[in-house]
Amino acid sequence: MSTFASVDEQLTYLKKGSAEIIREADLRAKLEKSRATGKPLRVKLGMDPTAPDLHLGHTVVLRKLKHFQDLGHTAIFLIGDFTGMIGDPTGRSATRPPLTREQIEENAETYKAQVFKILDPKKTVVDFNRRWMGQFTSDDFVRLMAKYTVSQLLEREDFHKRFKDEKPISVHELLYPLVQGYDSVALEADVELGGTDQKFNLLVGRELQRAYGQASQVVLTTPILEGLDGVQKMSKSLGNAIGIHEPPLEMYGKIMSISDEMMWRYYELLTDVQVAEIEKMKQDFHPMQAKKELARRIVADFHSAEAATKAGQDWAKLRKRELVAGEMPDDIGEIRVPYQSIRTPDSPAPGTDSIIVIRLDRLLVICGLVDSTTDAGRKLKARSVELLKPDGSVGAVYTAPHLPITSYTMPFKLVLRVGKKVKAAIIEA
RNA sequence: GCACAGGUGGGUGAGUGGUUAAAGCCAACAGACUGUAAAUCUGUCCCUCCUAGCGAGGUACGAAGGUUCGAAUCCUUCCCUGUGCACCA
Repeated sequence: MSTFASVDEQLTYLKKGSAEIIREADLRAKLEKSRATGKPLRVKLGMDPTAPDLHLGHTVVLRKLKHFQDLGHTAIFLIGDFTGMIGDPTGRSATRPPLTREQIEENAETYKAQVFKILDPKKTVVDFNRRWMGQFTSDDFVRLMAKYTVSQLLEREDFHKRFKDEKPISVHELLYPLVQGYDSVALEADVELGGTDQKFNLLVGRELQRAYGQASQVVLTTPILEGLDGVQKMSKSLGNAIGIHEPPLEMYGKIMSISDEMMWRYYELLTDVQVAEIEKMKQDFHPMQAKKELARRIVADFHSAEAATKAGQDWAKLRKRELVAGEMPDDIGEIRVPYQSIRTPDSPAPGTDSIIVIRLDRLLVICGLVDSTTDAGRKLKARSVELLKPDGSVGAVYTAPHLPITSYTMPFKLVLRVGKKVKAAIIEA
């Protein structure tokens, strides 16, 4: 039906931003066959509904799936609601507690909405592996397990290491790769995508397909994106992630905080800028200029061009500390705080004209700018807390936990900054 | 089941009765510097309270008890992990 681009063009397009293709010759063959028969390839990408919030790291492989989709192939987004109960042991050198069924179902829903920020909902097949795994009998399981050996499973680096280091490996973790591999059998996948950390699991899919009499899928892995620290993989639990749902300013700010080196990697993996163009930018652009452009592009992808521009302006103002009331960024995060919860005992009732005194330390905790009141005390002493021009007056550093303010009519707004974080608090009666 | 080895703050890893809220390192956070970053330097890095002080309390070294004036450090039981042996009627 659909007219595919030439095989060479497709290959070039797909190879960009991918880490490894096993095997490239097979992929070529499949593409050729697909082109000849007009039958699109079935491209599988499975994700565990373990993390309900996607971040930019996840989008690398999603973008790759999108590329296949753009070429006219069938994108199958598989939600591992069954495998989620196992919990992929990847990367962790410790046993991970399985998710409950409720958590999984909840996460799966929010997932779909998020991946469609990248994939075309109309062209994407969404499936759940509980559809077939839920009907697996004990007999089926034994048969499946008979197709693989323990030493094959122990080839996996993570298992191998844990085994060698005498760290625990639960049996159900061993099952994970098998089930994931079986998904490919059930879906008759032609290609499976995943991060490089998934390589082993993806290869199991190849073996199992063969064992079940199918043609082995092509495995295409994408690099694991490093997080804000530029060292560890991006992960919410490591606290170095940029969530795709994050407000523009926050997203923009985080991107601006990555290292120059990382910036180019982000360009490569998170934008459609061509390699040659990137090389040119390295020559022509000041790093900061290039980084601003990167931030603008990414924010625009997940929000809008306008939002990206505004985020850029707000960010610059915030940096220069030139913010004044009235032109606060919309999304710095406002939080309503009842006066009662932060007033000092002898501070007058709300609405009076006298000076009120509020507990700055508690306010900081409520705003999430610090971890605890103890922490607030430390930050205050370290001169890290700044009150940004709440009414047009000059922003100032505060060191005392009590903040006297000329009474405003409630509610009134205070904008606080601690380090990179800024928050607006609406104090109300 | 038996034997042995282990379980310390976000991570490593010291500490084997007493200035130990617990060394050192890493990470993290804040400040200076800067191009935003990196690098470097400085400070901080359990919680709560206030009169905000090199203040006062409270928690903390797998869990619960116990011995001590005093325990992360000694004893008991339990839980967890690993290894070896055994079991596999």
